[in-house]
Amino acid sequence: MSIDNILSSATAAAVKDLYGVDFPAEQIVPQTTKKEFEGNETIVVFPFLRASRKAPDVTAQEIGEYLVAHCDAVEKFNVIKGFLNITIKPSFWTGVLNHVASTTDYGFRPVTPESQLVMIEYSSPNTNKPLHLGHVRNNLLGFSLSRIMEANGYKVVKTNIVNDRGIHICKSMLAWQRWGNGATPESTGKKGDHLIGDYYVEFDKHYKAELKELQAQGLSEEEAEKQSTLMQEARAMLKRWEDGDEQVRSLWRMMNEWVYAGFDETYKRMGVSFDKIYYESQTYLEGKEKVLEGLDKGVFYRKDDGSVWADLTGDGLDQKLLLRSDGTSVYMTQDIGTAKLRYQDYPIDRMIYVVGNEQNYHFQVLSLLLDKLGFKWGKDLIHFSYGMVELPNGKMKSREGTVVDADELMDEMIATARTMSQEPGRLEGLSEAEKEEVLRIIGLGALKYFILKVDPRKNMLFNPQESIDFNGNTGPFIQYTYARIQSLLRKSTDDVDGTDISNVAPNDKETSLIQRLADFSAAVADAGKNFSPALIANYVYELAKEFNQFYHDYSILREENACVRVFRLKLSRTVGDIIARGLSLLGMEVPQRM
RNA sequence: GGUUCCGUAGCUCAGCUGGAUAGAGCAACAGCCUUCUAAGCUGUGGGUCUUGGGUUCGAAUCCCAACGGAAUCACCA
Repeated sequence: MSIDNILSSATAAAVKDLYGVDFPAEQIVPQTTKKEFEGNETIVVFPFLRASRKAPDVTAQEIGEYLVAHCDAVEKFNVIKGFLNITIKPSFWTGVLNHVASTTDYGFRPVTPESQLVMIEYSSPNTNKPLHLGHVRNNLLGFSLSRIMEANGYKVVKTNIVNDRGIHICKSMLAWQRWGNGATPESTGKKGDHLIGDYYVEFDKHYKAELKELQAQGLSEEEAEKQSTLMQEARAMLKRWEDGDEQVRSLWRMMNEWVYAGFDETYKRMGVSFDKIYYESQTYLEGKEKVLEGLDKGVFYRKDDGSVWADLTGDGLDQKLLLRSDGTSVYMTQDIGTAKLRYQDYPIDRMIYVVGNEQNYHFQVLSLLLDKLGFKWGKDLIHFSYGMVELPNGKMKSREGTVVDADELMDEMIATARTMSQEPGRLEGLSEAEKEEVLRIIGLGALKYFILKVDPRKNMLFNPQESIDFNGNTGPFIQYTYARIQSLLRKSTDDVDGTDISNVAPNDKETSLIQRLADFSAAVADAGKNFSPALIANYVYELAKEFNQFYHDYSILREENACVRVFRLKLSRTVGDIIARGLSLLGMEVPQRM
């Protein structure tokens, strides 16, 4: 039982005994006392004034006296206006430390056979270009979210829907046929996704030139787009693909394989993974059936031209097209189809889509449609909507070449870590392979933390020039704190687990650290409830920061009193454990030295 | 225009379901490496929380309005 729970129920009892009023304990939320005041936990007594019918300070005084008399954990208290500052007994804190230190996976809820199953869709790339910064945010958020949900006791299935069909991939195919000269990843030494991306750009270049030429001949922009032979050929290719033309299909398969190999490499390096991958080429036809089913049930309606629509005006939205007049699917139909397949594959209780906020409307509609079609998780599907990543000069535009490529970005982060590790004494005694591993952990850590620490809903700014810092509120700072702790433990010969520390009276800094450790459990729960990796990120940073101050204030290994020394080592080790546990929720790793 | 989201230090961001004098980091300035890792620590300067109302013991936080910014409203995906 956490100290917060103990205090809130004790306070509720106090209000009941003193003033005869039932006050729900859940509504009493003690908060950590501000540094400038004495005490560990503070209870605000203003809400009890109606019950006590006394002045704030008098009420606080009475409740304080009650707590000292009736609550074992409470040592003393002081009152400032309506604020009741409570000091907890030192022995209680050593107990908490022992508890946290000895609980495997402290703060995590176990996954049981009865656990709900939550499916998380994230990443969802197109196969015509490599992953960029926007995908990085998506991937990191999605993966972290899956870790957080797991820590909250959910069974998690991570899924990825690959957009592997459509006009975009035909453009790349066409360009490759025309100007590729049979180039392969092997022959060029390029990653497959980058190679294909290059041909997508190539197509666009020639297409633009063609449009310009046509317009020079006096055609309007619209006419030019229609007349473009390149675009016509791309469309024709799409048609052949849909008709199952073997020549087109085999080219398509080959090029997709290249891209997947490239993606896999990027995912692996980024440290994200999936349990089940769906391909749009396999799901895009599935939705149609479901829509027709809905049509039979009268949930949808057909217009004279044969197109099928959903009327969502009753839900405050618009009419939404589901099948074109020629009977083909639209984006929404595909998502319905994918949902159908997924539900066949897994008993989903809850579905989370990690998709950018430009699709808020789409998911509002999807939720309603799935609900109407009888998916039990449709109504409260979660669109985990995140803001865009902006660059100092505005948005990323692939056409203007202002995209930040995911692979390049990771390279740069690791290169920066390498530069910073050149200082003498750093990474000494490690083999080359070990060094590379540490640099990867740090470089990626910097990137991941930088992105995950900001509120997912907000648009965020990424400045490639200044790049990402390694000092201050950063991933490496937290990892550094962990590495230091490991070094402490390596150098110590004390019996951390065997020595009795129950008589040690923690000082203010130690108390504060223990309090923070105990709060981890609440932080994990909050992060799960709010689907927010940022909460974990900020929590871990605060913990690391506080430990660094502690570390500088005390010479732990030189502490004369053996019990106190062991206590501090144990505290340090536990802080390290919780840091590692917290970072793992962010998909971050931790180096043993750095 | 409709809907949704956002506006906090020069910059990037915290600030949980209302609580004490609004916090970090970066940047600037001043200190600290014979003491367990200086990717660190300490200190200084920097704010009308966009604006105006309202709710109350108490508002950056909740409500309304205005201003500013973003996204979206396709037989595109």
